[in-house]
Amino acid sequence: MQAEARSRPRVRLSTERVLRAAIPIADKRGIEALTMRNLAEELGVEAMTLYYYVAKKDEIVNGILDLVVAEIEVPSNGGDWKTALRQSAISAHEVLLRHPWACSLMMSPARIGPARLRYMESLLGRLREAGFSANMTHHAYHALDSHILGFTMWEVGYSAGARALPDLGAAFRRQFPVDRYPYIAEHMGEHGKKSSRADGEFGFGLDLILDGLEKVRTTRPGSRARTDTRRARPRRRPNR
Amino acid sequence: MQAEARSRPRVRLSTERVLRAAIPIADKRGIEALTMRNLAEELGVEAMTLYYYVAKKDEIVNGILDLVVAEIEVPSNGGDWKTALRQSAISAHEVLLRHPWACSLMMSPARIGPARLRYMESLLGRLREAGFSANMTHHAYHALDSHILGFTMWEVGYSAGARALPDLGAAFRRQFPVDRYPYIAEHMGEHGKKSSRADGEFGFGLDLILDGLEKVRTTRPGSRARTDTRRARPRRRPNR
DNA sequence: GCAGGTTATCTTACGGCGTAAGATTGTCAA
DNA sequence: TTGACAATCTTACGCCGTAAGATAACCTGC
Repeated sequence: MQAEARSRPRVRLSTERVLRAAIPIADKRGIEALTMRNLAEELGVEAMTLYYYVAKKDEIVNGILDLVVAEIEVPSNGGDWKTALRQSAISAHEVLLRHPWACSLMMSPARIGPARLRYMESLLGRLREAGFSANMTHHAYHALDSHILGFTMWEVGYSAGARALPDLGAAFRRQFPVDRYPYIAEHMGEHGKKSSRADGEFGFGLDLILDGLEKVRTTRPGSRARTDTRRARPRRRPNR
Repeated sequence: MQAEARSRPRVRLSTERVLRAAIPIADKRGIEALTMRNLAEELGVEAMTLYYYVAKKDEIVNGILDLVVAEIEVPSNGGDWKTALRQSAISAHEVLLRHPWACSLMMSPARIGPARLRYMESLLGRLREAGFSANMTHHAYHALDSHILGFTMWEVGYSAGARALPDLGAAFRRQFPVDRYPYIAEHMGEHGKKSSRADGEFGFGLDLILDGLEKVRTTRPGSRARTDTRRARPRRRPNR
C-alpha cells in the first residue's frame, strides 16, 4: 500500500515549500526555466495548484529574491567601517554568484522585500555611524551598490557565456581578428590569468570606492577637487 | 488609386528599417512590448514577414543594442585621460538613459557587436596610452564598466518605478513605517533633493573610481595598501 | 459511521509569445 | 505573355501565465 508513495505528495504544500523548490530550478536551469509548469512538476503537482499558495508568478519571483538577499551578511557592528562594508560587499558578491539570476532582479525597485530593507538599513546605518553626512551616505550607498550589482552581473554573464562556449576566448579570436582589436586581445589575455588579489577583480573596484570614500568622509559635498566636468557652471544660491 | 496608400507599404522593408522601427517601440513601451507581432504591425506587415529579414528575434535585439552602443561617444584622443574617460562615461550614461532597456542587455557577453567592440577597444586603448599596465587596464576597465552599467541600471529601474507610482516615496512610507527604517527614510529624503553636482550621483561614483585609478596608475598590482580582506593568505610562488 | 462543509488539487480553456512550413502575391526580364 | 524569383501572408504548433470552475481529500459534529 505504501507503493503509492509518489501518487500523493508526501507532505502538504505551502508557500514556503513552493519558494524553496523554485530556487534550485532558477539556480541550475536559469530563471527562464522557472515556469509555473516546471515548478509544479518539481513538486509533483499541477501548475494551477500553485495558485492556491501565490496570487501571481511575480510573488514567487519576489519571494525567492528576498530569500536570497537574506543570505547576504550585513556589515558587522564593531570594528573598522571599511572592513565591515568590505566584508558585507564580498558576501553579497558571493551570494549573487551562487544565484546568478538574482542580480538583474535586484535592480528593480519594485522587488524590494523585507530582507532587502534590512540589508539597506544596516548598510546605510553603518555609513552614518562612520561619520558620513546624510548626503555622503546617499552617494556612498549608490556607489557601493552599483559596483556590487554591476560587477557581479557582468561576471555572471561572462561565466554563463564561458559555460555555453567551452573556449570563449578562442571563439572571440575567430570572429574578431586580433590585429584589428589588439587591446581587446590583451584584455582577454588578462582574463585568463589568475588574479593576484585574493578577492579577485571584484575587490579591486571595491577598494577603489572604499578608499575614495574614506578620503571624502568628512568633506562637504561638492567641495571635492574635481577634474573638468565640462558641465560645471556657476551655481546660483538656492533661494530663488 | 492612390487611396491605397496604406494598403501596401510605401517603401520596401529592409533589415535596417526593421531595426530602426524596433528602437522606438522598446524606448516608449518597454523591451517586453517589442514582440514580432507588435513590430510587424508598426511596419504595416504581418509578423512572419520579418523573418525574411532576420533569422531570429535575437538578431533584432542584438541589432538594436549595437545601434544604441554606437551612439556612445568614445574617449577623445587628445588631452587628459581622466577627462576623456569621464566624458565617455557620461555619454554612455546619457545614451543608456535614453534607451532604458539597453542596460541589462549590455551585461550579456553574447550580445557584443561591432560597435561594442569599437567602444571597448578605444576605452582600453586610452587606458594603456595613459600609462596603465595591461593588468591595471583590465581592472580599470571593469571598475568603470561596472559603475556605468550598474549605476545606470539602478537609475533606470528607479525612475521606471517612480513613473509607475506617482509618489514612490509616499508609497514606501506607507508600507514601511519610518520609525523602523530611519536610515532608509533619510536616504529617500536625499533622493528628493537636487544633487549639488552638475553630473549628479553618477558623477560621484565615477570620480571616486577615476581618482582612485589615478593613484594606482603606475603601481604594481597587488602592492596597494589594503584593508583587512579576511581572505588574504600568504601566496606561494606560482611554480608548483 | 457518515453528512456536510471546508480545504486542497485538478481540468479545461484562452490569449499571447516565437517561429516552422508552405501558399500566395508582386515584380521584372526574356 | 510567361516564367522565375523575391517578398509577403496564412495557418499551425508548442510554449507561457492564468481565469473559471469541477473534483477530490480531509475534518468536524452528530
